[in-house]
Amino acid sequence: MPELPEVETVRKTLKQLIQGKTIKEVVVSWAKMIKKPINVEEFSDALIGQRIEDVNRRGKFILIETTDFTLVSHLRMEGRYGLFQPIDPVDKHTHVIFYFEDGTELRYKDVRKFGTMHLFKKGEEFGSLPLSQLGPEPFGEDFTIANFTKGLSRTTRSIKTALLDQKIVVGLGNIYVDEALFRSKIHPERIANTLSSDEIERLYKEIISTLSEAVEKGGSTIRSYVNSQGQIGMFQLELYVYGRKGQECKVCGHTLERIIVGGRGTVFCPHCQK
DNA sequence: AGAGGTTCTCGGGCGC
DNA sequence: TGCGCCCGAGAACCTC
Repeated sequence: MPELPEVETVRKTLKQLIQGKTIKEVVVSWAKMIKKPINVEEFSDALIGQRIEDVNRRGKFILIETTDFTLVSHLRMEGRYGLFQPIDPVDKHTHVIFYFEDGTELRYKDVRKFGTMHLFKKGEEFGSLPLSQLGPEPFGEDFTIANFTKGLSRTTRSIKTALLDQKIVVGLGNIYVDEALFRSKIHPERIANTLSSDEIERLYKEIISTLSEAVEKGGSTIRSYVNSQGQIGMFQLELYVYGRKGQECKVCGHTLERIIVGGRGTVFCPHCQK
């Protein structure tokens, strides 16, 4: 499901739903998704009595800030949050429930069970995995052309693989990387350290504009994505290449092709992208 | 049937 | 030879 625009939309909606609430109890029914602490009981006990102070984001991770802790949550492919009443039937793919003192409950569900949660004492979350190795935020001050150029110059991987790595810049996944490359007219298999400064500049701008336009549209709903209030995104209507194999390029009319790059399905226009 | 929006871990290969 | 880094493959799970 989620790349930066979807995660950002979940963050905003989740914050509206849970900020200020105090946790009364936590029940985990799929222990493997709790990566820290290893002991699930310790995880649940630590959160009792904690108030939700804020909901932030770093890359594709959601950071739920409580009185004393930061819960680092990754939705991976299908993770989803929602606020429910006790009488609401519990979906069978619900793996964690946070019960609040006001009687409502935050449920995390995840059909594929790929999502993860790490609980850190406040302030310690950036010092270790999964956050410690992340590159700059695409909308942040330290994502500059100079930084971007330096990052690309150090690798001989394909540009698509380099961008998916989350070390040069965070937030791109399979949808937005294909879109940003199309909009920059760069072939996904180009070797990262062979891009011209012109191409790097185009790519830099298109990464920022593609992601920010997608945030404005509430993300892309491809198959299952909805935000924490159950609403779908609208950016799927703006996609040029992702999921459009065999269809006409919206710019030149050529047939879009699908190849595998770095193990990921990749759609591009053989005429527009060089 | 096999692919799917993600990222961590593992082991092999390379350079110093 | 040893160490460290980089890279690609595989794994984690379920649905259609």
